[in-house]
Amino acid sequence: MSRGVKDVDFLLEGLNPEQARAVKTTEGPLLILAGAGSGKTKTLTHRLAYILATNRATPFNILAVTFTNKASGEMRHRITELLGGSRGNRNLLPFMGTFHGICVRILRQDGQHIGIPRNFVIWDEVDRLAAIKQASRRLQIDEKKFPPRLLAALISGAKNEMVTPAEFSEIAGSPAEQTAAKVFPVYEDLLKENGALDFDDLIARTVELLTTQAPIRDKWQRQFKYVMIDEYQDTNAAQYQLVKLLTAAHHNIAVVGDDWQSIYSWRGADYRNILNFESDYEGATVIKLEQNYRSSANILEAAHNVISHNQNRSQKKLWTAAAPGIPVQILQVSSERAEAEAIVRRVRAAVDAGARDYRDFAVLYRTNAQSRAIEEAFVSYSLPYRIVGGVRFYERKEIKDVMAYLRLIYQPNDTVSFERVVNLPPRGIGRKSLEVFDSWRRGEGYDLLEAMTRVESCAALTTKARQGLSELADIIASFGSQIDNLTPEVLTERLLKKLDYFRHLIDGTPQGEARVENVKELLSVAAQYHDVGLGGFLEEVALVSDLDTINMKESGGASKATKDEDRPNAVTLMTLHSAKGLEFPAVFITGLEETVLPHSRALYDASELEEERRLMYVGMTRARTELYLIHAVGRGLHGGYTSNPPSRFLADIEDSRVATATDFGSPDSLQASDEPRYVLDLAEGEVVRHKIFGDGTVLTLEGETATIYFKGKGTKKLNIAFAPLEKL
DNA sequence: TCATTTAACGTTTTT
DNA sequence: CGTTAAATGA
Repeated sequence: MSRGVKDVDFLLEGLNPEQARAVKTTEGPLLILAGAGSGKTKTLTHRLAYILATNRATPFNILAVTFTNKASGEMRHRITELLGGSRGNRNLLPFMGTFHGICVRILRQDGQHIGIPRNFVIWDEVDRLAAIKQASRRLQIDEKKFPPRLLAALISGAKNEMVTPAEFSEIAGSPAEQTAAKVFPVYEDLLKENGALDFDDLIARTVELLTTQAPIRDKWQRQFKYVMIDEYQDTNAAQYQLVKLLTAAHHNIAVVGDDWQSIYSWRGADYRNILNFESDYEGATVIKLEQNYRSSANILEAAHNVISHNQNRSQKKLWTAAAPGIPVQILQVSSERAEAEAIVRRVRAAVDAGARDYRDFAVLYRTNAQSRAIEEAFVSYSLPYRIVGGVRFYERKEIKDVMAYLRLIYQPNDTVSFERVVNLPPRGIGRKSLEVFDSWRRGEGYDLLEAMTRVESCAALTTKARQGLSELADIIASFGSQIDNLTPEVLTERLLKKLDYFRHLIDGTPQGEARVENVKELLSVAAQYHDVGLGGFLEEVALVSDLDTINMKESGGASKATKDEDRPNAVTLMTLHSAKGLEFPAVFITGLEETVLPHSRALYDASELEEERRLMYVGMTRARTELYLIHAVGRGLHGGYTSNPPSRFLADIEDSRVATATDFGSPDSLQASDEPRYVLDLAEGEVVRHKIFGDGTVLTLEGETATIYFKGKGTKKLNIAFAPLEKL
């Protein structure tokens, strides 16, 4: 034992006393209240490594839950690093992943006990929405009165609270809730018919499994001797129950989180889970990590000023050994345009002076719509940027379409995927034909593939539709028979060829080319799943949907799809929500006005206002040394123009921490660059190509400002001295 | 069935 | 204002 203790000393080095105590507290319930920038991930990974290195458990007996695949990958990486190359074998790493990923593994193994097919497919938001639409149509519900999105949200909320359709129908109050109560069971039937589970089911049905099947529960409880949950403030009711079930036998549960950073309550997350931990788990140890290693004292104190105005929060006081640093800059500008230009000017000045790289900066906003003005300024002044979030890789139409084909091949009864691809490429099968086909199929009692194969005997369909459907049946059947012989990559490749899919995507526009590149990117992702087959590939794509994650996984793969847009040295633009967990040397928070941040929909609800304040807090604590808080006197909103007072959050900050300035700067100051100016020689009516917007026609030209119409993108006003344009 | 015009709408979104 | 989804015409 003495030798063992000596061996693990290195795992405590470089930790502060609280962090070290957290690492050494391996037994019993443990709550780590980890403030922003307090070394949370470091503590977590060291604790995991410590449990392993002291032989308290094998990797097999440890479960580590994170909220994102990125976080889980990061943890995996750091543990491997800590424990050295000799332990680099993947099998020696603990069971790590997201709640959803872990539930999938449990359900694949034991789901049959509650009637879940082993090869169930996972429906994402888009699939769920399509299914709800289908259910609404079946029930003749007016989609305008009760939008599918709203019904989906209500049903999802119910599932997260573990409310069954029957219970939901009893408690439904409002007309919308009553409608959702009608749709709910039909939607559940659709899931069952298609052998599918949605994201909420993954958690809820695992809870059901562990609740109703005692032997299975015992098995998993025995396996997971030590359980760790990250971002515990973001757990919902179902996840809370899942954790309870998994840890009931041994009580070795460590949760980490920060209620001050809870910003997803509108999605069912309940930060009271973290506040109630001590009463939920008897004999819990509580450790607060309050030393901040990230921000200057001015930034940290300013953030603290803001969060202090919340009533519902745990008590802690972050501190830092760092110097005060420069004050937080509160900047008043005239408009969203001026806001963007103020940012451009500061970024450019710092980069030109050699003080910073583009990648040191982040621009944060409350709503995605705010990114446009910023993007426009970045484009016209040629500053490199990348946007995090927005349209996700997996949600792109062309990707969803290919995936739907693959899913249909894998699971030929998936009617949702079927409807998606049945007329793609166009086979002359529209809504009418589909209706006819569906009622005929139901009448005959055929399943989907069977019906497609025997479609010739469906007299009510047009010849063209019959032809198209049997053609699709051939594709499904022939590729289906090869699932086990071909790798996902080859299968996908041949499918694309069979469909002549690239030709279908190319329409002469740069957007068309981007679609082709995206599908090629998907192909290169598929190449990584040789060993797990089509099923494994489909699963991974269902659970890992972010482009960044996919790029990360490639780890230096020969992807030529990554182009200028994701060049690493660029300013990062993203919502405040997406910024959680990240840090940057310099941060701009934009739109600090009433109705923007705090958002108008949160102004009259105390708890929503507190969440807005937490959002502000999250944003502020992303900054290491420079923090800019920008508010505009007025900004364009839905076509009109609105003028709003500065955000109340600005007034929360002590004067001693801030420097206030006004920046109504004229565009001229931006052009005072020593770069040689190369002004494109344009005339009205000429056709040009823009790096981002594609091909366009010059409508008007006034000095250096050209109004250009881009097909599919609308008209843009661009400064031809800076815009990345070329003549065609 | 499909492409184009018109109307409605306008937080955040780890999986 | 700019984008998206439904409604309309060919």
